[in-house]
Parts: sequence; structure tokens; C-alpha cells
Amino acid sequence: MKKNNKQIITEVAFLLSLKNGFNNVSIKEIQKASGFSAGSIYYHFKDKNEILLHMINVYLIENFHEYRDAIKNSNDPFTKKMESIFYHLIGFNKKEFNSSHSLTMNKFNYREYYGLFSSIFHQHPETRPLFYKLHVDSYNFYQELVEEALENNEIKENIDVRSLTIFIHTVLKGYVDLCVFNPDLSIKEIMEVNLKVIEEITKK
Amino acid sequence: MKKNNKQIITEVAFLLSLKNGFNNVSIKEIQKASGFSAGSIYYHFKDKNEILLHMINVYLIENFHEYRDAIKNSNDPFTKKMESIFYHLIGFNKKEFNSSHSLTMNKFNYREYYGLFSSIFHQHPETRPLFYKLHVDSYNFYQELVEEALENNEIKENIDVRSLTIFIHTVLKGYVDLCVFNPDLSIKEIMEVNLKVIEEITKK
DNA sequence: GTCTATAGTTAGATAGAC
DNA sequence: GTCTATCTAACTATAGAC
Repeated sequence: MKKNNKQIITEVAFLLSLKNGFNNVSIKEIQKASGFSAGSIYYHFKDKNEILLHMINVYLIENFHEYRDAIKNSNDPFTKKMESIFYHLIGFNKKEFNSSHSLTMNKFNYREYYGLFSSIFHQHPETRPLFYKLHVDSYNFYQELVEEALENNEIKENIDVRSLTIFIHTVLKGYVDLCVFNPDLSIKEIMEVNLKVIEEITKK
Repeated sequence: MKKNNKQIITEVAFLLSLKNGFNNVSIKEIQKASGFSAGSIYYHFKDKNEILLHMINVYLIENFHEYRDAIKNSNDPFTKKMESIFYHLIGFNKKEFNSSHSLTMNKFNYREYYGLFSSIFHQHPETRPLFYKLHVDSYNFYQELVEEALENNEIKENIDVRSLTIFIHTVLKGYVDLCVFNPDLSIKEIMEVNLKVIEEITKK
């Protein structure tokens, strides 16, 4: 899949934004880093805000859909799927996480990633509907997993689907937040603690 | 407690930042909203970044210390203290939340509040140590509550303090995140679901 | 589709009077 | 301690040649 120039500009804007925040990335910087001129950039995007929208769609929305569908289509049991979500949320699948060069975390820096999109949510209120939609999609995804687990008799059958879904949603959100803001706690420990609680309250 | 002019400027900067993000608030806007001139502002602060630091200390750090000490000094049982934290994290104590005019949420808009500080964390990396410190303090606070509950025989005695503390920290983080980003779910429901899980895994 | 050159605006910060 | 006036730098966006 060859990248067209619009995609290159978007990627450059995204990578620069990870470091400095979208508002602190100037068109001049995008010019320098991409090799394209201002005129060229404004040929592809009518203004800077359109770059932002494109960026959100590619790196937030599409990214979610991809990892969601990957997990959906796997044949893993409920607990395994939950574990995969924990890894994916910080940009890893389990194999990568346990490999030796995972420590560099080069693939993507989840700390900057979530920081960037939180900033965008706050400073560009016109983009908020996109975030709300994403959260509804996440909720529905988790609910499907819970319902599937119930059907497959993997968790205790008298559990309330809505409550468990909300709880799982909460824990996943908090887990990401802790990983981002708390450099003292090991990701693995946060993950294991919370997976254990989920197991405890769902076990038959 | 009469406000001095430095405090007024800080408050104005904070309120404007809640709406637009600190980076999008210009000195000119602070001038207009506060009634002070640029010269006056730069008499109190050597540059714009110093306003930011002062703002973080007053509205993030001191705010945490106040609500933490209030809960610490209360004589409530463990579950009651947990409930209070849930309310305080979104800017209410329970009484206010249940009163009729709570719906306006005028006291402070927690959605903008957390959005603002997330943005600052991302876009002003030099301030991150302050955030890390705050998270360690939060962790220690939760741990003290757990230890206290153990001493008072309020929760089952064979529970692992560290695991429970990490779990509580995760849930509280996720709860705030859901409240901020998910306008479809009722705050009360998120709160109740998670309080119930905490109760379930700690009950004797 | 990409370039150069530049218009037009706004930002943070300072000097010096009172 | 507060004011007015102003400087310099940086930004987004556009016009027009190729």
C-alpha cells in the first residue's frame, strides 16, 4: 500500500503532534518535516483544522476499528480477549510486549498518544462528537464480549450485563489513565490486578 | 480571605483556560477579563508559563490536598469515604449533588477541568513532575484508607493491600474518564456499579 | 500538484511614565 | 503596582508562476 502525499502530510502532522500537541505544530514545521511547501499542504487541506479531522479519523477511529475487529474475529475465550484489550490499549499485542525490544516502545508512545487526543478533545470542542461516538462504540464492543461470554457459559449466568459492561469500561479507562500518568507503577502489575478482579467477579 | 491581584489574575487565567485551554488564552484576553494591563500582569508573573505553574498549584494540587484532608479527618466508615471520593472527584460533595440546583453544575465543570489538565500534561512536559507527584499522593491516600479499613475490621482481613489500592486507583481514574468522555452514561450509575464491585471484593 | 513569496493577524513581552 | 504604547517574532492562509 503506497502512501499518497495527503497521507504523508497527515502522518507527519500526527507524529509532530504527539510530541508537541496539535496546536503547537505549525504549518512551517509540517513543511520542513514532510518536504512539502505550504501551497502544497493547502492544496490537500482547506485549512489546518481539516488536517486535524483527518488525523483523528485515521489514528483514533480507524485504529480502534482495526483492533476491535481483530479481537472480535479471534476464537479466544473471554479472559483471553480481555487480556488482549489490555495489551492493545497501550499499543501492543502480547507477543510484542514480552519480546526483548519491547522496552523501547518505539511502535507508538501511548503516553503521548492519549495525551494528544485528550488535548484535542478539550481544545477543539467541535471534534467531541467523534469522541462520544468512539466511546459508544467501545461500550458496545465490551457489551458484545460480555454477551458472548454468557452465551458460551464462560462466566456466571446471573450476572447483570449492563453493570458488568460499565465496570469493564471503567477499569479499562482507568488502566490506560494509570499507565499514562503513573510512571511508578508497572503496567504489568496494573493489568494483572485488574484482570484478576474481573475474573473474580465473573467466575462461576 | 480577600483576594489579592495576583490571585485574581490567576483565577481569570484558570477560568479562561477551562474554556479554551491554556495555550489558547492570550495575555490580551486575560487583560480584558481581569481588568489589568499587560504591564501589571508581567509585574506579578515573569512570563506566561509562571501563570501556568501557579494555576496548577492552586487549582490542581491544593484542591487535592483540601479534599483529601477533609475525607481523612472525617469519621466515616470505609464505604462512606469511598463514596465521598467519587463525589469529590467530579466536584461535588454528596449534599450538593442531590440538591435541586446541582444539575447546572455551575460550581465547576469537571469535564473542562480534567480536559484542561490533561492538555497541560501533554503540552507542557516540564510540568509533568507535578502530575506524577499528585498521583503518588493519590495512591498513598488510597492506601491509607485501605489500611485503616483493615485495622478497623471493615473489610476482609486476608486482602492484599497493594492489589486493592491499585484496583481502587484504577476504578477512580476510569470513573472520572467515563464521566468526562461519555455523556450517555449517568454519573450516578457509573458510581453505583463501581462502588458495588469494591464492596463485593472487600466484603468479609 | 507543487512551488515561492508575501499578506494580514495575533501572539508574548518590554520600556518608561505615573 | 498599574498604566499606555509599542516591538519583534510567529502564526495561518493566499496569490500566482510553473
